[in-house]
Amino acid sequence: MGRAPCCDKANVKKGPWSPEEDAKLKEYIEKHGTGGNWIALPHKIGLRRCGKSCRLRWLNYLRPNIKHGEFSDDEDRIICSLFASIGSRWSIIAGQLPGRTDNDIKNYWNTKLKKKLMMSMPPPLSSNHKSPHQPTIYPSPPHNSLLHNSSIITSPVRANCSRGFQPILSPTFTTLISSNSGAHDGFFVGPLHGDYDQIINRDSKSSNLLIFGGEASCSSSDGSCTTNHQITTHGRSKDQVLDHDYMFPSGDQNLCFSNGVDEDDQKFLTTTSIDHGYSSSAAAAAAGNECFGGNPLDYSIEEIKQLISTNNMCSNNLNFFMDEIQTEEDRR
DNA sequence: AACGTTCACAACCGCGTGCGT
DNA sequence: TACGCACGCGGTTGTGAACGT
Repeated sequence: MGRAPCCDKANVKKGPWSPEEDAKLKEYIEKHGTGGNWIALPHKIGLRRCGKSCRLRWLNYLRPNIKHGEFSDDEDRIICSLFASIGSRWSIIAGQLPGRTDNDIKNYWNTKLKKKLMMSMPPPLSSNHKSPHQPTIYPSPPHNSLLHNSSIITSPVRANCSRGFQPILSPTFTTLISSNSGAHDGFFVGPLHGDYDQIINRDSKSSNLLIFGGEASCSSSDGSCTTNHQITTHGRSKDQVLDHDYMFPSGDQNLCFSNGVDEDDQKFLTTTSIDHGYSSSAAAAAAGNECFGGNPLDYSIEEIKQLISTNNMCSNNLNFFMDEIQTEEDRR
């Protein structure tokens, strides 16, 4: 048994509203309000419209102070950030944007903002079809990117160096960041909580580390996860990781490079990065496959959400990382 | 100029929820 | 407590304009 219709479908007009209908509805509501009953309202006015249709027309178009036209950059940012936090709760997002309706925002997201966001993601600086010793570099979002956040872009590696710690860098990585300032700004070494001392006290072989980002890959709901998984490798203890340099920063778009990846490593990297919460595109990039070369609209909602939220996570990670460094300095 | 395709926006539809009886 | 009704929301569809061939 189906749901009872809210109105007599046969006797209601559908499709675009005429100026006359708009005027009738607007005039009535401005004089009398909705009366708390949308279903009865069209009958009172003499409109052959469904009550729901009247409500929608009023809320999305006729209501005073409705803002039409281009969305500002600030509005873009608010939408992106809220979408990352709460998903497609358009009415809640609309609540934060005076004059905008949920329908407006939804349409804007689906037709423009999603594309704009995805297009702002940078392509890899070098091809993934590379020789084993030619790293693939994924830079940070450009400074005009929607995702750009200056607090992310400050490199913890650089901060680390400037504070007198031994940098956790492979020769390859050092070369990369010194020869490509754009990439330098974008690299992110996740917080190394717990293993930090061990890493900075390692000898030069510490360059051969597999480093994952921090909380972005944390699946613990109470945030109490450890970060041991951040330094790991396939079947070897972290002290035995000598063969390759892998760096996994905390977000897809910051995925740095993989160097000398063989077939086993590809499998491992793909599996591991998925296990640690990276999207399939990150995993693909980790394994040296195409990452941002496809149609940006092919990204799923979840991947887009992750993409946005990961940047926030990066920011959190960075703060956490900097706090760790400060604490360490204070302790000494 | 005509036609086909794409895009943007408005409107519709169905479901979940809350409230009154 | 159960039920019915209206509202609000989010996904989907329809339509006209813009653009490309």
